[in-house]
Amino acid sequence: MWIAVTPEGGGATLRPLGGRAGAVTHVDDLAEAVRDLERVEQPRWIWADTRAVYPPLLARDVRPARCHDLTLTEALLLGHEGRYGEPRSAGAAYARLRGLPVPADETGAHARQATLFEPEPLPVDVAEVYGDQVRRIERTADPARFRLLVAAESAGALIAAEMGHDGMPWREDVHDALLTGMLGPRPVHGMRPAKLQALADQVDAAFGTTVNPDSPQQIVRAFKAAGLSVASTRSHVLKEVDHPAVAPLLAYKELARLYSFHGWVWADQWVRGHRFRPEYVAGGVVSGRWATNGGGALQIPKVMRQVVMADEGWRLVVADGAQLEPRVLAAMAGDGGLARAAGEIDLYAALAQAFGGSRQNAKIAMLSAMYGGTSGDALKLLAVMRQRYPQAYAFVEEAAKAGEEGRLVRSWLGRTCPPPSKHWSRLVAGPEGARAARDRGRFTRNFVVQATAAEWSLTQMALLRGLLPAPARLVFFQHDEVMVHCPEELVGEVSGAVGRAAVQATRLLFGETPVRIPMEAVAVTCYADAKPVSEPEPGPAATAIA
DNA sequence: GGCTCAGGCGCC
DNA sequence: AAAGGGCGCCTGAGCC
Repeated sequence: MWIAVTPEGGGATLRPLGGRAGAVTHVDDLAEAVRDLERVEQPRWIWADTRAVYPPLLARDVRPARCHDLTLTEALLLGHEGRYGEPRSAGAAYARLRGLPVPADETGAHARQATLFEPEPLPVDVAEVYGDQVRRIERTADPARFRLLVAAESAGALIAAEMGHDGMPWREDVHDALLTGMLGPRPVHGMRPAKLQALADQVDAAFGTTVNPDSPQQIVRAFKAAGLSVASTRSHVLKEVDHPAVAPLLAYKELARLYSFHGWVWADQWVRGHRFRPEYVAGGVVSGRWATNGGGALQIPKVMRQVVMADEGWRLVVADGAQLEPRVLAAMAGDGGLARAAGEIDLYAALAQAFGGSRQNAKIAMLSAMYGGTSGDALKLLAVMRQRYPQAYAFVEEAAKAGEEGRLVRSWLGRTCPPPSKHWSRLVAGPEGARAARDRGRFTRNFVVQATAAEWSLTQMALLRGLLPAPARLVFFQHDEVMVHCPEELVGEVSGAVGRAAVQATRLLFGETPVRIPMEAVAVTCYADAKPVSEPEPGPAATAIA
């Protein structure tokens, strides 16, 4: 059952589609109508834009199982059709169908504000746009996969809205104590925290003059006056410099970042009622990864994890896709040898065995193949990789070659990379052409792996959402890592659901394959205690395996 | 005062 | 330990 939804004020027009297509109905209360129908069955709700339609439903705790997001789907289709950059909104899609003037996409915070307060409905026939999209999906390279991509992307939009609404547990008191311990007490407006000021004073004393430590230009000039030439003020560059200002400067930079990015002002804006509520943007990155719009949820420093604590009597169940990208490559490339290695819990150790080398070298070879690295021993190790896993090697080489030639590449499910810019096309014909070509080759080489890893993660999370027992909630998602907040007594059930969702996601994407993508959950009270299991340190145990 | 850009660095 | 690609977002600085 599919139902096309056109919101009108607080109500909506509902139009059932498909085999049991029925009469168009009007409801005065969309949230109530969705709640009622979800009790009977789980229709796929078709609507223009989850980001606009879903929040009012969430506000009344109405959470549909499935939807089809016209805007996200339009973006995927335009990309696949080589029409990247054309306006992707449902309104634009409808205008194109009807030969009307196509409205530009509304982007940026200002445009969103405007749409929030002016619920003027765009003239969109949801059912008509949906029908068009279904036809275009059938014309893609692999419609079955593309349908899965659309379902996962739309589920992602639901989850992104829910996570923003529910928020990640965040202890304001622990956060304040952490900041106070590292920086000193919260300063009055316009002042530096005491410990930052002390470090700034030390920098001044070391240079014998006043320098703004936040200004790279001033720092370079100060070193120059001291007879030292520094290429930049990046920390790894400064570490090599022998000067008394270096130590306090490095300490300052680290603390200043904490203060300005995740300090008290940040908390005032993004944390309320023991919850951190960022705005996630599903499909915000060309590779299909999520982005955030404010709050910096995907860049929280690890030191801040101690602030993320489960409610009393609840736990955080944390899991990430272990060695996800090489496993995804093994499955995509259909390389039997690599797929067998990817059937092991520690893929790199298995690789090392096949290589007859160290685990570390095996990892370098693998990463260099996926990312186009050439530094250090990479080239030598790549030659081994090419010999042992010719199909996997050829797969990423072909992606790189396509990029260098200006062609498009696609993920496993059909997400398509952006075409080269006009600037690139000019550049590639000029004297720096070889370099521009290589750069794009690295991008497309990485795209096929990163984008497929992103769609595996999205699929896994969508399946997990469907398996979670109430009142467990997904509260955090970071590229290949998920966090569920649940009552202590549900930890076992939730952990099991995480693993089952991973197995199902692998089957859905890749069918029968020896590749395993393990996702082991750990239950903790505090996020800082969730040691990632994906990267075993090359300690005695790992060495013994290798 | 608002805009854009670069430098820098956090996460995967 | 790092490399590679992908991002967001702070500050300073230059410009209008």
